[in-house]
Amino acid sequence: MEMDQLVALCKRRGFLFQSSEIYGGLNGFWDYGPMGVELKRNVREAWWRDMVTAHNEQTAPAGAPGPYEMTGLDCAIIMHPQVWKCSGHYDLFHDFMVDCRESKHRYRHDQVWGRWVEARGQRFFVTTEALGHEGLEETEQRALKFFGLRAKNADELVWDGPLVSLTTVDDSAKVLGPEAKALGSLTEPREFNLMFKTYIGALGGEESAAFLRPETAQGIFVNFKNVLDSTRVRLPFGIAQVGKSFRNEITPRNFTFRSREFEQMEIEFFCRPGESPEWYRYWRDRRFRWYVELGLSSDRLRLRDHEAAELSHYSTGTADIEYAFPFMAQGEFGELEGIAHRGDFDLRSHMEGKLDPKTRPLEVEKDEHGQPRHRGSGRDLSYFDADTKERFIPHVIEPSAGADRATLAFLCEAYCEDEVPDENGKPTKRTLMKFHPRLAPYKAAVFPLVRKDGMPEVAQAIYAELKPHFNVFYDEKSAAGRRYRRQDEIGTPYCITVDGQTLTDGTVTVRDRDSLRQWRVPKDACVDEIRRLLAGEL
RNA sequence: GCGGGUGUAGCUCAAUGGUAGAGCGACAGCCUUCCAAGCUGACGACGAGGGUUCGAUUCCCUUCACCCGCUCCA
Repeated sequence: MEMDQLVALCKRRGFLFQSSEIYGGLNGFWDYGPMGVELKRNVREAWWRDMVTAHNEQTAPAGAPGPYEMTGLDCAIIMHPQVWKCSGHYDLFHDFMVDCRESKHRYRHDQVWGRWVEARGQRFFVTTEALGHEGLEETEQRALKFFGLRAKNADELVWDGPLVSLTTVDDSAKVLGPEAKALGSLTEPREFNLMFKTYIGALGGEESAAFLRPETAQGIFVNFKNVLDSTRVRLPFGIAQVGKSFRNEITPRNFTFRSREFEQMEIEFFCRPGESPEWYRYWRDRRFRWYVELGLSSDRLRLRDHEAAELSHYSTGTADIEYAFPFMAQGEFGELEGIAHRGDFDLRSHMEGKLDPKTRPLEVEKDEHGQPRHRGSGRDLSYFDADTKERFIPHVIEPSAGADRATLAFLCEAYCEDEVPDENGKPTKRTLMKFHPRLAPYKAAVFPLVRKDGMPEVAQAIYAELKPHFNVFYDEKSAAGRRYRRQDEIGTPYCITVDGQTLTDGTVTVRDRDSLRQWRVPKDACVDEIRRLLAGEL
């Protein structure tokens, strides 16, 4: 399938539009149309139902180490700025960058290294991206090349000090960029904020600066104590949240895959430290199975465990659920969901101050005065186990899914073309969306075969009967074949048609989207028939 | 952010320094007894801004968006 065809269908049938299209569009933002809003809502609701409301805390689900509780939360998008400092987003997302006018490359200001060199009456700062021995060697090579010296004349170079960060240099005109041939090609450092900044209150000003959340998870951590104190949940338990997040992606591309405003479906699952590896494996497998159950059963879906080198130091396991989107290169996959074992990093960071992920055991990151780099809340976020009389900080398993990415994967997987004989028996191309019935925007469509002989009245009565139970669509315009095709393109799994026979024996036809199979049921049995079809009982 | 390409109707595509065409779809009507039928009718577009010109959709500049490659992807 070509992505262009799916994008065209999404627009034609009202799944997805580019944001602010009449003004020329806005990069990285997308709007869901009348079909898209139903599809995405079904994705979201399937997730919430399967993970939260339908979960029975009294028995252990298949594969789970034991019973557990699930509950939900809906947090504000704007939170106290300190949240993002303790979560690590402020440091990680908030960089100063320099661009090289000559090589057109961009570097993080604090990750360019170099040392001062003087030779032949010229003194400048020669840079490299490497550190240590490699960095010393490369700066020497580059200095020699700059002056046109041979290696044997290396002693002509007078070095002033060791390798230091570019952040120590004030005059960019005296800097030789990491891949430049001339001095002064690097721009002044520019603030590069991957979080959306906003201002609280009608008056601006830096003291009122805040950020739109780059993930929903932190709202769960900062409410951990509130949930414990208000709901009587006990370990192990999970808190789920669905909501919008915002990131200034550097390169939004590939339809909705990398959007700047996107929706997450996240669970923070709290458990006893000793049991966390088992829970991690449960959630990894449970979440993978969820996508399979909703139709991503092809070989385009995979579960990939991160290798040890990819893991954060405090994490004992992370896995990605990935999908081979059509816009990706052969053999490449895009992330739908990450399941991470986060230990006690988040709760402790919000207690004690931002932890340094490079330390083990984890310690609070300190500034040059020995004070916490980012102060925590000082609140006690530990858990008291009434059975064992133990107090400890729970470990966390985080299944974090992208609602828009899942929706996009379901769209890609559903897109399908086949050939159907037309009224003359000639094969004609048919485009259909093979959504899982739970995800399909409409569950059924109701038609009178022709607009006469009382057929519309019967069809309208059936429509009215179905409407309170399912999202259904009524259509009496143009020929029956065309109406079927219209429903195929928006993925309606079943069509109910009132025909001449209905008027004599009271039965209607039900038509299956994928197989084109038709069968008759009594017109009064439509609600039950559709209900059983959707439940997979027929 | 860089380089290349592309922006014409809802979609797919024409043509043009001088009134912008078509197919499909959508809409209305007629007709139609099961997989995009037929007839009739009406609606509908040069991404945005600026410049050159008597006149610009066409040439030039800027900008926005999309596609491809690079970079980035926390």
